[in-house]
Order: sequence, then structure tokens, then C-alpha cells
Amino acid sequence: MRYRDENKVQAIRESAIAMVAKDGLENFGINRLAKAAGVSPATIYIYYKDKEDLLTSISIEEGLKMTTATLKGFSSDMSFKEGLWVQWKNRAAFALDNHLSAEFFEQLRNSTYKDKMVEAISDAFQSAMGNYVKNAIDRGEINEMPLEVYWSVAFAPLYSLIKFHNEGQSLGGRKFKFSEKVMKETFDCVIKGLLK
Amino acid sequence: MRYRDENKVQAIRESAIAMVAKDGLENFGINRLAKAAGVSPATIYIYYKDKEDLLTSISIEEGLKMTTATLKGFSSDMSFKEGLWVQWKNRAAFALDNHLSAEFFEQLRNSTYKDKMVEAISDAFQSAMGNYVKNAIDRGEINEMPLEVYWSVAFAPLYSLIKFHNEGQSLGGRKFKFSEKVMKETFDCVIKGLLK
DNA sequence: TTTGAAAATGAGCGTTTGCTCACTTATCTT
DNA sequence: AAGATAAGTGAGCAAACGCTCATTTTCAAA
Repeated sequence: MRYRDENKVQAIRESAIAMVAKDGLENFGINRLAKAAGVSPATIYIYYKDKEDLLTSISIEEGLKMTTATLKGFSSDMSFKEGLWVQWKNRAAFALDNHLSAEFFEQLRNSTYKDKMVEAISDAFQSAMGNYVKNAIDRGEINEMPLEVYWSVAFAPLYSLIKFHNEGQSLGGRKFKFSEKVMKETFDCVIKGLLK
Repeated sequence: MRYRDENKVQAIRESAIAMVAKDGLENFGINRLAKAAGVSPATIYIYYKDKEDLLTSISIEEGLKMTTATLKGFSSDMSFKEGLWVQWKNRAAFALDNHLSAEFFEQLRNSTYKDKMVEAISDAFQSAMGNYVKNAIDRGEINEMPLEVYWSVAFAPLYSLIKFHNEGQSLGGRKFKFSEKVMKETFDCVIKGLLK
């Protein structure tokens, strides 16, 4: 018996993430991936059934990693404001520290592969955030609202900021830079809108 | 001389939009498009230089259409709250009435093709919204902030809601449905956060 | 009615795609 | 040392890819 070389499967995974993040999902291919990972195309099919399986498997792994990072130091008993701030810091830190993973994830979230991925991850989100939001409503900190409305108001602005930062786009003349100061400024707007 | 058949070029454009919206950018191809549009592959190259030119051209057209629709009944002299509500209604109406265009646009905004597209459109956005925001700041309705922060707080939640609606995802048990009531509820949160 | 020029095409080019197979290599157990 | 088994591979298949070209079709101008 021969043991599997963990360096190999890791090289495949990391190359896939980097390739999708940098060249886009539309330019991702198995032969290309094999070359980038320094591996035979056939080797990839030892670990993954096909191209779709590879992409969805990796995206679920990365998504769970992201969800976990998001919950560091978070408890559903926290006050609404404190809890949301912890979430923002965690999410921003993850997106900036692991920006290849974050961009890979974004690519898949906007693709035909998204269904299985979202399904696998929304449970973790649901169970962690459900109680937190419910507690905040019970305590009278925020109004009752659909979870989708909550997510859209509470997190979409943050991810939009990160996107502006990563893409280096600018709506004005100078280039936009994400910073703790900008994040706090945006957070203050958001929390003001959410609190009763 | 033979005149160009406008039905043909329109069929190409509409098929391209539908195909990208439904199957994703990663499954879009010229031969496939030709078949769907009822046209020879060679015909496509009469109107577009290559695949990239086709996608960027169409995305710029659709983007400008979207920007125009967004400004219907809008004036940069409006009060901040009234102006933003007009924008929300216009943007939501466009996204729901032309959901293939909107999904096509979203696909390209998250791809390697985005650069030329964003460049072409952000001017129109800039000139229309710049004054409006500046006026609101001068009148003391909102605080001064980077345009990116403004966009992220003012519009990202709306687009997030539309995405939940179109993708039929749900964060909870029942399926989420976008409605004027939900939109107003979300708008109230956002405007409360933005106004001084 | 003829003619010229642009529109439109089907066949198919060279390349790349996702994926497989016959085979070699490495490492365990005996 | 030999045998067994899974890891890993290079070459390459069929199909699909982006794109072109020799040719035909169309129609306003002459």
C-alpha cells in the first residue's frame, strides 16, 4: 500500500483557489489546473469525481472555514451591537487575510454551482445566527424582520466595501482603501438603522 | 447593397443574455449561442470582433439601459430621502421586469470582463449621483462620507434582497418573496442609518 | 434587369476541453 | 525479498471550443 501525498492534494486545492480567484471561473480548466499544481490531470480524478465535484467540494470546505472564522469570540447572548461588531471584524479580517479564498468563494456564489454550496453552509449560519437575532428581538433591541432583510441590511454593506477594496475600483477620482476607520464609519450607519 | 437584418442582431443579443443568465458565464459559448439564436457562427463575427467584444459590448449596452431606467423621475435637487426612494423603486422595478438582463449583468460584474464595463458605466453614475449626494451633504441631511461607503450602505442591501428573491434561496424555512412592503421595511432601516 | 457590395452561411480549421486507460512507482504487510 | 495494493502518471481520445473562409443570398442603385 502506498500512502497518499498530502502535499499533492493540497497543491491541487490551493492552485484551484488561486486560479479561480485570479482568472475567473470561466477560465478555469482541469488541464491548466494540473499544470499549475505540478500534477498529472489523472491524479486530480483520484481525489475528485469530476470538475463540478472539485469546485463544489472546495467551495464547501472554504465556506465552512469562513463561517467558523466568523464565529470567533461570538456568542448569541451578546448585545446586538456588540455581536454585530464582532461579526464585522471577523468577516473583514477573514476576507483580507485570505483574499484568494474569499474571491474564490465569491466567484462560486455567483455561478451555477452555488446551490449545493449555499445549502451546505446556510445550516451553520442559521443555527449560529438564528438565536442571536431572536434574542435581540426579544430584548427589544431591534424590530422583528425576515432573516433576509436582516442579512441584507447588516452584512451586504460590509461585503460591498470589501469588494470595492479588492477590485480597486473607484467611484470617484482617488482609489478606495478599506480601513478600520472606514469600516467603523459604515458600521455606525448600519447599526443606527437597525437599532430601535 | 444588402441591409442588415435587425431581427438577427437582436436575436444574437437576446440569446446571449438569456444564455449567460441561465447557464452562467462558464457555460457560454459561440457555437452554442449561434444555435440558440438560429444563426451561423460566422454571422456573429459580422457584428462582434470576438467573444470578449460581444460580452463587453452587450454588458455596456445593458448597463447603460439600467442606469437610464434608474434615473427616471429622479432629480439631484430632491431631498435625500425622496431621491433615494425613487432610486430604490426604479432599481427594483428594472431588476424584476428585466430579470434576465439583471442576471446577465450580475454575472459579468463578477468576472474578468468587469473592468471595461464598470469603466464605461461609472461615469454616468458619477455625474448623476455626485451632485445629489453633494447637495444632501450641503443641506446637512447626511454626513460627508466616501462615495463607496455611501453606495454600500444605500444600495447594497437592496441588491441583496433582489438576489435572495431571484435565487429563491431561503435563510429560514419558508421561501423569501420580494415585495413593496419588504422593500419599504428595508428602506426605512437604511434611511434611518444614513440621515443625521 | 443587371450589377455591386454588404449580409449571411455551412463546412471545417486548429486548438483546447474534460476525462480515461494502460502502466509505473512507492510503501505497506508478510 | 516478495507480493499486494493504492498513488500517481503520460499519452491521448472524443467532443467542444473560438473562429475563418470560400461561397451564396439579398436588395438598393444604376
